[in-house]
Amino acid sequence: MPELPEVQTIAAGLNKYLPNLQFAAVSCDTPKLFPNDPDLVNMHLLGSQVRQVSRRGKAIIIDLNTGYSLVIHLKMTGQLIFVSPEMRDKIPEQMPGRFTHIIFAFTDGSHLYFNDQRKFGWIKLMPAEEVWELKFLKEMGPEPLMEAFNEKYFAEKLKRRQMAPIKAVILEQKVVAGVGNIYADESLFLSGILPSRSAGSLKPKEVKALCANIKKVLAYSIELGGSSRKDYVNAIGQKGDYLDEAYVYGRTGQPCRHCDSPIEKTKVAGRGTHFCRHCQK
DNA sequence: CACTTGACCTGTCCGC
DNA sequence: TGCGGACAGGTCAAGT
Repeated sequence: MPELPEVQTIAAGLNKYLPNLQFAAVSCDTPKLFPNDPDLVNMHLLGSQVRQVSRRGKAIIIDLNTGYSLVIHLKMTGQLIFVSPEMRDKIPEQMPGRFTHIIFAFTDGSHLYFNDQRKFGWIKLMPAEEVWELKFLKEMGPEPLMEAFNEKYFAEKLKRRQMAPIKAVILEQKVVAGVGNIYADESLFLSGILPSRSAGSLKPKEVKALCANIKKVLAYSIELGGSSRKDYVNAIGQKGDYLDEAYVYGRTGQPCRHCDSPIEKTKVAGRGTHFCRHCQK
């Protein structure tokens, strides 16, 4: 489900509601989604209070006042939905729902639901200082909206990935954090580059444009609250609007917004890939 | 090392 | 209406 703009929206939403709430109980019907030692959970999660909620790439991190943190990855279909007693009659769907697998209860009567249709996601409890030792976080590339992700860095990375399709390279979290299938297609469209082009074939001007357009499309989607294909909702269950504005993603057969040619769909790097043959070379 | 493919799960959608 | 197959926003392990 979620790429950077969606995870950003969820983390920001949670950060509005969770700080200072105290964990009262946790239940889970699918242990692999919450692979934590019950003793650790009792000692460091239950009774603890939330300090803050943040994001790195597509991971969500909830820091606790016990020096422990919850690290969360939603993968394809994960959702995190917060429901307070006052909100309960206003939420779009009944919670817990059909796909709710983990429930956190807080002492004030509110709840945080982890839903995941495909059960790929997970939540790990660990000491805060170990979070950044997690392999995937340690190796993660720069945040695309920060200055560290710039033309020079990007060109340098691409040098080592001459043969791979450019789309495969920007999907790689070690190269740049947070880009997924939707924003890969969108940023390549805005840059006029076919997703199947080898990374090594990009001219300096194209590298520069792609770097800028990754930033642009992610920032714009954050403004619109992210993309909702089917599963994505924010921390209080609302959908995002980016896909109403999308250039190519999910628009197979519809006219290109720039030239009216039909948007085509193929497979690149094993993923469904949308592009305009006329606007992208 | 660079790159590709399959696996993880389950639901939905499309074509016959 | 029913059924099989393809596909789905992410990542990792194992393969070439």
